[in-house]
Amino acid sequence: MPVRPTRGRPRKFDKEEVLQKILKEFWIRGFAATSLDDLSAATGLTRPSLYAAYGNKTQMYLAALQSFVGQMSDNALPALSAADDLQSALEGFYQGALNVYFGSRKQALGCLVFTTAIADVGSDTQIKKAVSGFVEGLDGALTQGIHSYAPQLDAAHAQSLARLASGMLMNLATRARAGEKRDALDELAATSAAFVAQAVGASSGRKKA
Amino acid sequence: MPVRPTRGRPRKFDKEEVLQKILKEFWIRGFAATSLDDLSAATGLTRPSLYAAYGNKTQMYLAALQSFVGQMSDNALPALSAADDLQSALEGFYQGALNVYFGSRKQALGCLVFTTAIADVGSDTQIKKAVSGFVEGLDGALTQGIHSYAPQLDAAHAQSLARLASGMLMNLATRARAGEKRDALDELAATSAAFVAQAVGASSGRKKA
DNA sequence: TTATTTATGTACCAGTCCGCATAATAATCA
DNA sequence: TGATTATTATGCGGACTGGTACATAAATAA
Repeated sequence: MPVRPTRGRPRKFDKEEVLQKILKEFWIRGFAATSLDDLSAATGLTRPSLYAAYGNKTQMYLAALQSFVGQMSDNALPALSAADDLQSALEGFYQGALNVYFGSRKQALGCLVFTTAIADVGSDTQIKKAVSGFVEGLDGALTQGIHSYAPQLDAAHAQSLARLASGMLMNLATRARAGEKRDALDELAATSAAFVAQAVGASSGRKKA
Repeated sequence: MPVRPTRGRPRKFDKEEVLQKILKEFWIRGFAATSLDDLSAATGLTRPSLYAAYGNKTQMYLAALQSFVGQMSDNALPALSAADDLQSALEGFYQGALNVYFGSRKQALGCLVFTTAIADVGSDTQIKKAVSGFVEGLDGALTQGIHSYAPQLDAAHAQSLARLASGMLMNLATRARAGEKRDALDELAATSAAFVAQAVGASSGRKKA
């Protein structure tokens, strides 16, 4: 951010790069089970360096969460407005999410929010807010996406269908973390997209009675 | 279990009753964030007593998981075979699950497996096995349930639809833990059941081509 | 150079973690 | 009664927890 070099001793590591390593650690074990020593070992930095750069453990986790949410948005959302029909839009959306869940791994880590942070909503109100905010953002994006392909739907129907479409994502996230293989989830993503698109079609046809 | 009174000093607490308190603690905070002191405080027992009765922390968690799975079965499964049609069967199924998720609370704890244990699959292989086993059992029960109401479906279709129906449960579980209110989830359960039933109908009609 | 600012590494803190050794207690069995 | 068996409470140990104080190092500004 600062164009001019700052005063003082320059940081020896790239803050964003290290945040990705922090994110991965939290992603594997979750917030509570990940210690600062784990983070220190994974990043090669000492605890004081981590604290100076990111704040305490909770703040590190929230920063990792925010980065993850950004990656989800970057990978999944574009497909929602780049397809010819709702079904392929949703399939692209789910595929984008699965790409994040799996990365380059054979065994997925799943969704950091739905399969990790969700466990800590009983312990930390900030995490709880982040999780519910993510759900709302997801529902909102899907409502908008569905509405753009089926403008004849009224708001309530679009919202209701979006909540189903979001559920299909939670389905993928949970199964990915539980160990299902990518090809099985690809198939599930396809049937999910078809299912939602079919439901939208049925809802459109039935409505206006 | 022992009909005849055992030798030695009798246990001062009811093992099953205390297990429910242990379960609740794990349910609130998850495995990693729950300490033995938390369990000790919640049960009124000392750590050695807990160890003697249930084994170590992981074993306590696995016992709690098993109890939870039993409660889910008891509350949700009967509806699958006690309705006139698939849609109401599924709605009863989802309602039974929501009853467990909420208990007598206004704020649900969600599903212990899908919103708590899932975070620890990266740390403990036994927990991972329990989670994937739960998913398989759920899929199996729903496959069977769907097949009983739509016997014309072939096995692959029934399985595929069951995976969608399971996903709707994960949807409910996640949202419940994220803080959504019961009435919103009741509505979601109803629309979920309706759309799965609709998908089954569409799949039945389309098939045999 | 000298002063200032920031990052790093060592070392440590007080508290908590899980687990257990020990001894006292309370029941049955002989 | 005495021996046996099991549960209880006390208390500790050793490792680990998140977090920080302090001295050192490395940069810029004057």
